[in-house]
Amino acid sequence: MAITEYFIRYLQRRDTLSEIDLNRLRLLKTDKQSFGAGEVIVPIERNVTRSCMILRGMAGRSHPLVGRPDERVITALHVPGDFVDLHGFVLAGLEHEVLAVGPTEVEFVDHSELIDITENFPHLTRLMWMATLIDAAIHRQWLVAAASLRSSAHLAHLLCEIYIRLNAVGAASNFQFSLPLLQRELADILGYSSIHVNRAVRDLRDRGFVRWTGSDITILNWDGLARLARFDSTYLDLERHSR
Amino acid sequence: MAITEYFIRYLQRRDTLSEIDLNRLRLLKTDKQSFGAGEVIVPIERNVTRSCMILRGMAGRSHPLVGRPDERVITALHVPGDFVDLHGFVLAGLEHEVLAVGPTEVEFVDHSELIDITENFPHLTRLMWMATLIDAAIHRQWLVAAASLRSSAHLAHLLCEIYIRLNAVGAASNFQFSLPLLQRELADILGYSSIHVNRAVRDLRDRGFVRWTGSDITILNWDGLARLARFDSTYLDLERHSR
DNA sequence: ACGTCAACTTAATCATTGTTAGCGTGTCTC
DNA sequence: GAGACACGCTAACAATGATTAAGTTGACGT
Repeated sequence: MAITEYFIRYLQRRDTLSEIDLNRLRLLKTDKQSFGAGEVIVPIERNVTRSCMILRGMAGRSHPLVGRPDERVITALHVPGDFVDLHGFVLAGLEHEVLAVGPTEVEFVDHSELIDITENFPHLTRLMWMATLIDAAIHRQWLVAAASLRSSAHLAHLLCEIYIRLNAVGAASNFQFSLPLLQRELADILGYSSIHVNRAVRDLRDRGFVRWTGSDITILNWDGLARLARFDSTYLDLERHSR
Repeated sequence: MAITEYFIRYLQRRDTLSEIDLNRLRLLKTDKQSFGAGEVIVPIERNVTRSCMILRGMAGRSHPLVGRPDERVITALHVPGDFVDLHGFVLAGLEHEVLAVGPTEVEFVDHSELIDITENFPHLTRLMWMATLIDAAIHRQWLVAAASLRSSAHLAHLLCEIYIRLNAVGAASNFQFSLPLLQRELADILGYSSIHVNRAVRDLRDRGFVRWTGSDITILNWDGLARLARFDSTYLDLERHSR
């Protein structure tokens, strides 16, 4: 129930929901489950039969490297309200796994429910499709950031994005949020060594842009951080638009 | 007509199409148009009313950099059979533009047709959704490649992917294909300087992996190239699977 | 044939990032 | 409280890639 409400907020931030669609969403049967930091939420396997949304905490898509099983790359982060693996519903299988980042609660939805929605609720279907395309737009922006920003600016971009996404669903405010990622995990996201991430964190602190102790982050100078990162939230598609 | 056949081949490579779905696709009214190298196929603008598929040539998604309008990053390449900007149908707008890479022919489909499909052809809808999710999987793989491969291996990965994608729709065979990208444009894709791309090209030539003159590429040693790039085509989702 | 231009190529130097190593701190266990 | 461990932090050095500069090639027009 609660999770569905998060997803509803996610959708309503971007489009208007009819009563009929709202009711269908609220009727979704979900199966709540908790995961500890680093636990596998969605394994790499074919024929998955359910998809999940995030209720609390965060999740990441982890790609093991061929020939180097001890290394990995994290290609996406998911926050409360995200319908994480609709991919598993539409594609033959995943080429990566979804891990809990910090303690995380998710709700699973059976694919039979999603089939029902795609057969009978075309507007809702387009909205779920939209959710996956926003994820794709985020991937593209990460590619842009990786190619055009270096260390501190790259890290700054990630912080800006996460704050805006958390704030959009009401999960963060006052420029404060919790980021339960180790520096080694940030390195797997940004494509740096953890030592270099440490340098970038120090740089953002030294510039007075953030206060950052453990998982707790406060953005002290949003404008400075956003300017350094050349951050523009257009790709998050937060504008209301009928689809 | 011809283009729709390409897209049909793209879908049939991954799923079985019913007669009904096939007929609906063949009834698509399309508007063919040609573009020269570098011309804008889909501009950055809101309220686009049609989407396009590629018939011949290639297209790229180009992201202008904020504050540096002379620079850009290319986050995706599209080959014949790709339904390029379904994004424009589902999202409020694009944060990037689609450019022709070399001389390119595309066919535009009006969004009213896509609305009809999402309202009345749920299986086709899931397949179009799938097409956009394969693009997202490619984005993720590019992120993995950017984070884990350096210069020659990174370039090798791109070559492997493009060949497999062209080959999958029957647009390339015998390890030969045409890649109408300048080294400067490859640099915009890989996130390197064009000088560095040149070094990578030379390296692949020196190793005897490719013959590469102008746009014409022949892969002389697929196994060597794929091993260097740690290439695994799983993410292209070429396995047949009913959705 | 000649000039022009864009793309490709190479080399030298500089900046960014990776690697190795080591130290400090907090937490957990015994 | 001692030891082990994971994480954060820093420094010195090595590797990778960017930048600047300049030479080569081929296509094109005159």
